[in-house]
Amino acid sequence: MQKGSSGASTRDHGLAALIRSLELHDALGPEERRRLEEMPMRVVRFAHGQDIVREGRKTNECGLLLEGFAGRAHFLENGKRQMTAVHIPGDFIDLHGLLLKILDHSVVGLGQSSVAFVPHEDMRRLTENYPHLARVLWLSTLIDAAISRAWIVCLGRRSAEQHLGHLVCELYTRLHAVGLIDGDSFAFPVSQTEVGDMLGLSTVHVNRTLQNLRATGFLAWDNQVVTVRDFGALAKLAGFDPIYLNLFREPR
Amino acid sequence: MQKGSSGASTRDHGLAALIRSLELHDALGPEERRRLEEMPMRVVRFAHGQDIVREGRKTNECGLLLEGFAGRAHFLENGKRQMTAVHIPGDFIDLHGLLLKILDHSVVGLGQSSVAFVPHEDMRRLTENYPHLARVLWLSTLIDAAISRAWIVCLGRRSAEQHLGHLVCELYTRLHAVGLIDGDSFAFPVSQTEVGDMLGLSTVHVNRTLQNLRATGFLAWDNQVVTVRDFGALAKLAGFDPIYLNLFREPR
DNA sequence: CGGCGCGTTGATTACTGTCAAACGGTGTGG
DNA sequence: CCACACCGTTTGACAGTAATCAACGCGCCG
Repeated sequence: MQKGSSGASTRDHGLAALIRSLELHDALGPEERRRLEEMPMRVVRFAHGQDIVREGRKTNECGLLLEGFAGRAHFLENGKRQMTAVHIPGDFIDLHGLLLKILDHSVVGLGQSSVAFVPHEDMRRLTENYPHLARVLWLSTLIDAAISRAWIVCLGRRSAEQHLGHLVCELYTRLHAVGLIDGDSFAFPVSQTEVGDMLGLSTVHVNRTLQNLRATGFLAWDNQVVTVRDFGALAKLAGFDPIYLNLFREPR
Repeated sequence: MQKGSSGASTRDHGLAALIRSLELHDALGPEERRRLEEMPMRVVRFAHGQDIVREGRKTNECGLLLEGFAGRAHFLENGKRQMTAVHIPGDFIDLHGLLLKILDHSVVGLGQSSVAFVPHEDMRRLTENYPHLARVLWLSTLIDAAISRAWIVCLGRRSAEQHLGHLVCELYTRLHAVGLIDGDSFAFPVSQTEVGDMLGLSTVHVNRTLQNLRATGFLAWDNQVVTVRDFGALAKLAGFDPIYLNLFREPR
C-alpha cells in the first residue's frame, strides 16, 4: 500500500465520480453535495491484487473507489476464492462496514486503483444530519444487493456463456452510466483466473466459454480490453435486463 | 390472498417478532419501540406458493413477515426459477422496495404465511425522525446482502452437499436467534423442487444430495421437518461460519 | 538465456441435468 | 369403500457440462 502522493486532483476527480454515481438515482441538493465535497479523506493507491480491506478486521473508515476496479473476495477453507461483486469508480467498496462492524470478506484491487478512505464518524454524522443523503447512500447498498441477487440467478440457473455475457453487460452498463466507456470498449485488467473467481468457474472453462462468446461476434476481449460489438444481442443471449440497476432518477 | 381475519394477537405477535429481530443487532430505545408498535398495518394471510409481492410492480407498502416463510423468486426467460433468499418471521420481505421503487423479483409464500403491510410513507417518516432506527433498518438490509453473498459463495465454490448443509445451518441459526427452533428441529414447508430453486439444482439432484447428507447422520429431514442432530459437524462440513449474520448486539 | 505468468489446448474424470418410470400418500367422485 | 388422479419422493439410465491434470506457446523481464 502506498500513500497517495496524488494531490487534490485525484480527490476532486473521485468526488465527482461519487456524486455523479449517487445522482444516477436521485438528484442531490447543493447542501448535500457541499457536505460530500467537504468530507475528509485519505487517498491511497493500490497495485493489482493488493488487499484494500481485509476480512475480519474492524474498520473505522469507508473506502470510496476513485480509480480502477475492486472485487469483494471470499476465501474458503480449501483455499478456493469466490468474488461476490466488482466495484467501479464512484462506488463505496465497504459502506456496509459502517454498520456491519466486522466484514466477512476482503476487498482486493483489480488493476491499479486508488481509494479514498473516509472516517466512519464523518459518514455517520452525514447520515444523521441529512436523512435524504442517508437514503441515497442506503439505496446504493440496496443496488449492490440487487446486483448480488442477479449474480445468484446467473450462478444458479444460467449457462456459463450467459453468465459471462451477463457480467460484461453489467459492467458495460454500469461503466456507461458514469461515462467510463470509451467508444464501445473498456479496460478490464483481470486475468481469466480472476474472472473464474467471479463466475465460480475454473480458469480452463472461462477460457473455453470466452472463446464461444467471441465466436458469436457480439464481443471481443483481448489484452484485458473488452469491446461490446452488439450490446442488444449480447444482452438477449445473457438474459440481461438493466432494470435491477435502478439507473433512473427518482425522488428517494 | 385472503384478508386477515386474524385479530390483534397476530399483529402483536408479529410486531414482537420484528422488534426481537431488530434487537438481535442493537438495542432499541423505548421511544423507537413505541413508534414501531404504533405503525399502521394491514395483515394478510397467504397460502403456499402465492405471490406476496409481484415482480415489476410499483409498491407503496413494505411487507413484514409475521408467520411462516417466504422466498424471493426470480423467473427466467426459459421458465426456470431461482430463489435468492428465504425470509423468516420478523423479517421485512421487501424493505428494499422503500427505495428501489421497482422490484426485479417476486416474493412467494412458503407454507402458510401471514404478512403485515406497512405504508411506505409511515416507514419513511419513521426513518426521517429516528436516525438510529433508520440505521437499524438499513442494517437489516445489509445483513440480507451478506446472506446473498454467502449464497454466491456456496453456488460458486461449494459442493451440492456443502451448499444444502449451509442452507440448513443458516436457517437453523437464524431461527434459533429468534426463538423459533423447537428442540433441535424446525418445520420447513417446502418441496425438494423448491429447495432446488434455492440451491440452483435440479429436483433429482436435491434428492440425491439430501440422501448423502442424511447418511452422515448430522441431520434428518422428513415430512418437511428438519432436525439438526450435530450442528457442529454439519457446520464444519458446510463451511458455515455465522459471523456474517451479525448476531451480536452492538451500537450501530 | 531462463523463469514466470497468462492464455490455450487435449485428455480424462467427476458432477449435475434430463428423461422416464415407479411408489406412496391424499383427496375426490362414483 | 374403492378407483383414480395428483403431488412429491425416489430410483435408474443416459447425456451434457465443468473440473482436473498435464502440457505447450508466447511475451516479458531479470
